[in-house]
Amino acid sequence: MKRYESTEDYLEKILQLSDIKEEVHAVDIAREMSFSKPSVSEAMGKLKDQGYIEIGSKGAITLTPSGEEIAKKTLEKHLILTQMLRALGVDEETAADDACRMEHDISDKTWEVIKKHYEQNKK
Amino acid sequence: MKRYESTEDYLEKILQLSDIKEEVHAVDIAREMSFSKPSVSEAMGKLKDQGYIEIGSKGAITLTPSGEEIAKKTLEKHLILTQMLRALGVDEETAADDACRMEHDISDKTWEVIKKHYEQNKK
DNA sequence: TTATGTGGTTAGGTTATCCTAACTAATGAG
DNA sequence: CTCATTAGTTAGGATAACCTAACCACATAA
Repeated sequence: MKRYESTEDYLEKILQLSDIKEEVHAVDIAREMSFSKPSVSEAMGKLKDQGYIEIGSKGAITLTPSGEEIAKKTLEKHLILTQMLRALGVDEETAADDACRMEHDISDKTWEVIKKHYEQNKK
Repeated sequence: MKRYESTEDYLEKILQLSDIKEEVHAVDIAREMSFSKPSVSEAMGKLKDQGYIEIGSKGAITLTPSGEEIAKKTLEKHLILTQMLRALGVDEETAADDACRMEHDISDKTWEVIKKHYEQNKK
């Protein structure tokens, strides 16, 4: 089944938040991403149905292994793409914005190649 | 106003078709893009309302200057991105597929930088 | 205890893109 | 002339991802 942009963005954000906060709640995501509470609530329901997250009785959100895998891969793409664009001379903000959109478009096959290339060039 | 992926894809396809065919019709686009006729018909109505195309009395579709500008820019992105991925070692089909998605997400600012970089590396 | 704020859900709505089924209008074959 | 094919439209529907308004359940402060 196809995965959607918003799925990856939400999972990535949950991963980022769980690094800074003890517990991640739907409101935190809504605030961070500038979405309404109901939008996030609905999205979390779907992520849960798909087995990417678990929601505790008090609303604490945690990534399942499959969710974490997607989150990590997406975040990695985001960071590396941003750095690559920065290296080419794109300004910080534009680089991050473009990377955030491009990260969803790159197939695993292509990603492996880009990543290898990036790692070699870093040395 | 924001421009959408589908807009760029349709305009790009119209440009490509007008290079091979005398006249471009909605059915041609439907066949090429594997969309239903009504989908294309509706989309063409919107492109026309937005001033990107004109539709002759017998259904011949032509790009307006503003439509052609977008089409050319999108096609250029598509071709260059594909070649860049190919150069990195990505196979033909994957490169084209990924380029087709990425082409919509790259800002003008970033595009200028990538393009310049590409042109320099070509020499 | 009452009022306030916080986290979350429910109900209903919008927009962009796609779809199928069924229609009209024009054309060309027999 | 009639029938089939082709191009295009109309009507109605689906889905993803957003939204606002209004609600409920708590907890806490005055």
